[in-house]
Amino acid sequence: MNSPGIPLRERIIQAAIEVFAERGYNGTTVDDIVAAAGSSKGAFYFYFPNKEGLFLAIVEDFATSLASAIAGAVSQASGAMAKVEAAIEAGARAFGRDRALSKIMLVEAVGLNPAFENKRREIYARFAALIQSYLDRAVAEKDIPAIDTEVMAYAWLGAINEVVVHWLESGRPKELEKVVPDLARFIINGLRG
Amino acid sequence: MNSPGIPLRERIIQAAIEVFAERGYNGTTVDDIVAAAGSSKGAFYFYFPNKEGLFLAIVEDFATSLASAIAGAVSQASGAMAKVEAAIEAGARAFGRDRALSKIMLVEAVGLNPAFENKRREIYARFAALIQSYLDRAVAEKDIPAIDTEVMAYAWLGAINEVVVHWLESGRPKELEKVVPDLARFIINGLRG
DNA sequence: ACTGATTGACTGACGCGTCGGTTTACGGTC
DNA sequence: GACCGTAAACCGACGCGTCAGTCAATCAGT
Repeated sequence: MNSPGIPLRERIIQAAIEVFAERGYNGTTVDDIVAAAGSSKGAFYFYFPNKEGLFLAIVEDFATSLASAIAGAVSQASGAMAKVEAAIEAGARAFGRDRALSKIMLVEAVGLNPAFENKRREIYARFAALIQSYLDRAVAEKDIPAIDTEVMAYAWLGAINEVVVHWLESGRPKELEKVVPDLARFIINGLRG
Repeated sequence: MNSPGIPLRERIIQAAIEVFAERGYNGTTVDDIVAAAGSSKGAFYFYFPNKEGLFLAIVEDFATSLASAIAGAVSQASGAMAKVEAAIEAGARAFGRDRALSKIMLVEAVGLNPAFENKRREIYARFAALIQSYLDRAVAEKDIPAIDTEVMAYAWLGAINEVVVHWLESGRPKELEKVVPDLARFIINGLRG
């Protein structure tokens, strides 16, 4: 049961992802995590500074890999519509691949203490800034009317966010990727004058 | 300092709203709340079953008053665009009026234990169902193309949600009501084919 | 036998909810 | 209009469970 071969540190991370997703940050104890990992309290504190450090590491990791997946997909596509669709599709694929991680990222990481909240804000800001840079260019090139691009970037982010959360909670649609065309059209059309 | 005249029960609720908004649900102790209210532990448990009961009452109250404000505004307006704008404006006004309550509703109530999560889901579902009923009618009347109205309702909800959260965190735009036209156009255009 | 990895019993702090008690408000009685 | 009984409103010290984090002991590899 102890999955030999997989290093303990990694096993603890995977176990933590499962448990955090199921019971939330405050609802999971360090004992829960080490029990799920088939390990011990001492080993936990050998590899991680504390519970908060582990959680932050998980969130930060996912954000980084999501950002690079999206950046890669966008750079490959050409044309506004294709780029938006590529971005949403890359996101849907990343969220769809790992429900537990998605839950942690979009639900469990919200509304924790101020330290966590700053981290979350910073991550959202990274994505919002990316979107906003495209919107600003589109406005400059008169592709879309002059709007508050900062606010619209967050509207866009929020739309995707909530669709993923709804999928996590209700399981609809069956495959998250199914929402990509509707969502992409919603966003593209929404920004057109 | 004890604001005589205002009944204690109400004072406790107001104090709780402030403290919950500032420190989050898990970060606030019952002692914090009664200290802020200039009251006592005993009085708290005289009026409320427990911390969870108070929090749920606050959230439920706000959701109810928000729903009726929106329903009222929508019924007064005529025409699709006007109705959407009226709904968003009523929402913006309600969220703009009380930052602390908005923070609790949209940030602090997320990702708590399963009991809270069910309540939040139920409240979101109420609003999503309202939006979806309009979308379904619009689809039936061929005003908008056949789309997944359930998913689109959540996209709409999420867009507004995130814009309000961003306003709470960054203070931009200065007046939340300023986002209404851009947001309404985003949503209306987004749904058009 | 030395070093890094791992264990789990233990501690100390913290916070919810209880409970015995005190004060306040009020209706009835003479 | 002083007196009393009583019930509701209110107080806050404390009990008790929970849980993050520690550390002395043990194990495994070299």
